[in-house]
Amino acid sequence: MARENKSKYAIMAMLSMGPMSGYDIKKLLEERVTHFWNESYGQIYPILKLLQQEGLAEKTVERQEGKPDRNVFELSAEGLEALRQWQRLPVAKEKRRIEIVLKLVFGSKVAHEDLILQIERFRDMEQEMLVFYTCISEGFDLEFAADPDAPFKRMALNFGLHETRAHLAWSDETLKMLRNMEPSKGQQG
Amino acid sequence: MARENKSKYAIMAMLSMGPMSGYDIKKLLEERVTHFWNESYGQIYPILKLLQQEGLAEKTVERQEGKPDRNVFELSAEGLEALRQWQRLPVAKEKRRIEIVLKLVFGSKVAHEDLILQIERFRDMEQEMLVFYTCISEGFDLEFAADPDAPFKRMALNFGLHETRAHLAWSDETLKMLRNMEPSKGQQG
DNA sequence: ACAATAGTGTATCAGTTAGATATAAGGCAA
DNA sequence: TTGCCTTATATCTAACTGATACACTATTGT
Repeated sequence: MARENKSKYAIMAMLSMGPMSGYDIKKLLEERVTHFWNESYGQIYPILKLLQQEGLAEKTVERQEGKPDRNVFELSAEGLEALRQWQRLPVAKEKRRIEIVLKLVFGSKVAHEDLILQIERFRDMEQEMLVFYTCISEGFDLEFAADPDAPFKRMALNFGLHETRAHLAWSDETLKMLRNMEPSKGQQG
Repeated sequence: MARENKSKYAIMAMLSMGPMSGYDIKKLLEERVTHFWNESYGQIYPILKLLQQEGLAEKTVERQEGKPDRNVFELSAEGLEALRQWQRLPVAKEKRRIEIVLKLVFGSKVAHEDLILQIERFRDMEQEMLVFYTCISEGFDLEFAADPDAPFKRMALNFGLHETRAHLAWSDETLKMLRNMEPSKGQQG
């Protein structure tokens, strides 16, 4: 079976929000979407070229003074249709690499206090994420009042909120478990 | 800065549980660990060779009758020490590609009922996961009574349980939101 | 009896993805 | 005036996935 190339559809999804350059796509991803999707330049530029060749997007060169020209891409009618087709395909279970859990599963081989430190760092990062999401959430209705995508952006945000709260609850539970274990059992050997 | 090669440490982590072959590693990952870590043969076999060359693991050939020989690898003292060093390194925020959310963010461009169908499928998969985790959880104390890694396996399991419950709550919430939206607003155009 | 399917085991390939860097010009700050 | 940030396009290598090849055994179906 043909391989998927999810990057292609991710980039088309970005273009569905409006015409933009490779640079715009990267910036938008980093600023707003990083927590559930990311793409590298190594994917973005070749794929934009490909989309153009396949007639799924159209390129316009915007000249600028003092700055490099912008290659702006706009999703074509065929592009939007292809995106819609892809939208209907069933989603497979996400494959993940959760490093914090991997570092935990050989916990009997490493120093107890190192494990606790790792979980504490994880919890702190998730706490920051919660603050971040909560800030966006509070300003949401004002910022996106006129945006037809607002309800869908809200759903994406909620995904982050639910997961982050789950991670925080897990961190607290796990720290409690680690602190209740006799340290001797967790020592190197 | 040098790239990470997380696969290398993941494979060492597997070997920390006991000597095993590439085939064993793959099977163990698929049966027990898939939901938070995975490796392909394309990584496993070359890395096992590399670990041997670097003195981090030792290879023993086990002859078998009627079956292919097994190349069994055992983590060396240096290997365990390298693994411990890696364990102490801080974990970066996980990079993810959550396809279901990507398919939702251009929701205003696609048919409403397709979105609902996607979320329902997602919810059903997570429901299955919850049943799976719950089964393991219930038989846990009996199965791993003598295992010194039991508490750490329990923590990994809890991670899955927390996330899965969060996903289910989000699915229900999102379905409710989608069903409350006027279908006309979600139509193609 | 014979075919199809599944298991054990090692190994590699092509396509996909991540992360870093090259290039080049302008602005801005120490 | 050196150094860093921003805008913008582009490419390269290393890492990684998913599929497949090979070879032999074991089980199940008809």
